[in-house]
Amino acid sequence: MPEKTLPSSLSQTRGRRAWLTVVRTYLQCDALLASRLAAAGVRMGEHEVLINLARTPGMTQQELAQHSFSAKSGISMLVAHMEKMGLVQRNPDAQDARIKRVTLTADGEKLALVCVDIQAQLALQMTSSFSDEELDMVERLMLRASDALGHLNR
Amino acid sequence: MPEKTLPSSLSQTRGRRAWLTVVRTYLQCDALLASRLAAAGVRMGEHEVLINLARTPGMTQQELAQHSFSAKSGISMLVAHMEKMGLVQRNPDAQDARIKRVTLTADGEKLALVCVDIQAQLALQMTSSFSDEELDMVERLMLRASDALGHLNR
DNA sequence: GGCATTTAGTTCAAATATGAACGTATTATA
DNA sequence: TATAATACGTTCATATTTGAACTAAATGCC
Repeated sequence: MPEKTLPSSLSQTRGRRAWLTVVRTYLQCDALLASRLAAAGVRMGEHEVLINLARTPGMTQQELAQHSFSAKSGISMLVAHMEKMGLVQRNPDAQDARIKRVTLTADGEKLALVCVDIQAQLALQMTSSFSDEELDMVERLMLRASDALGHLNR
Repeated sequence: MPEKTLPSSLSQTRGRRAWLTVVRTYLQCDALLASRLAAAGVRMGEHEVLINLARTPGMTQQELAQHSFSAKSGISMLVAHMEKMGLVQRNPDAQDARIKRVTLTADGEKLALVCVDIQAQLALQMTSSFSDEELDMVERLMLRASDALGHLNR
């Protein structure tokens, strides 16, 4: 009996259309963020580290890598560089000698505030026409999508 | 008279929170897409070109660069490579000799269908719990955000 | 305790991506 | 029609990012 194959070539489904809109908006926003950060002398990778450490001081490099979806080798080099620049400090963990806990220096804190502001202002401009209910809706829907992804094998 | 400064350090605004959820979901999805494409022997850049040409045959390299938010130099090299692989063809435009119009070969079409399927299936899995109304909502909200970004100076 | 397995971080070579300079073609303007 | 300005594509040097191999430390298990 012949397998009933999906009409795969007609895949402009609602879900795909919706998601492609998300992708385009994300890329557009990302480009703008990069350009504003560059104007402040900060690169995207540094921004990510600064933002993360501002929220959660003492993160390990592993955690930083996971949160910024980048390779741990990159984080290793990036954080080393940021330490040379005097933005962060790496201290060995008391319990586990493998771990290096990363924290912001005073200069790092200052720059992190700049990053947070740039990010927050961009988000604000982008969503200025959104009601609180719409913002919550976006958050809830994206969390559901994220959960669905998390439950996938591969 | 002292300027009334915004409470910028308390920037965990609703808009920022919502947008960060979008970002995380996007990155998560992107990583999964990359891994599935890799399993099919396709890299992200190639995927982007294939998808675009499947939808709009005869795009110029400039257009491809804009649609995939990457540098035109990269597209130039990538498309040249894909031409060597027999996936695309570059023909000079009849009206404008500067332009090269890119189209898929038969092999390219086949591979593009695979890419479309992978993308569509991922979008489907991610949004399986969404109602049609919710999908439309996502699309409309993201379009509004995108518009807002488009109207920004820099 | 001893040994295999896992984890954090580093290093380095290779893959990717970018920007600036260039050649060529087109369009605008004087 | 000249000539300046703009646009498309290529090249190349230079970031940036990644994955694999490695060291050192911790954990699991016998």
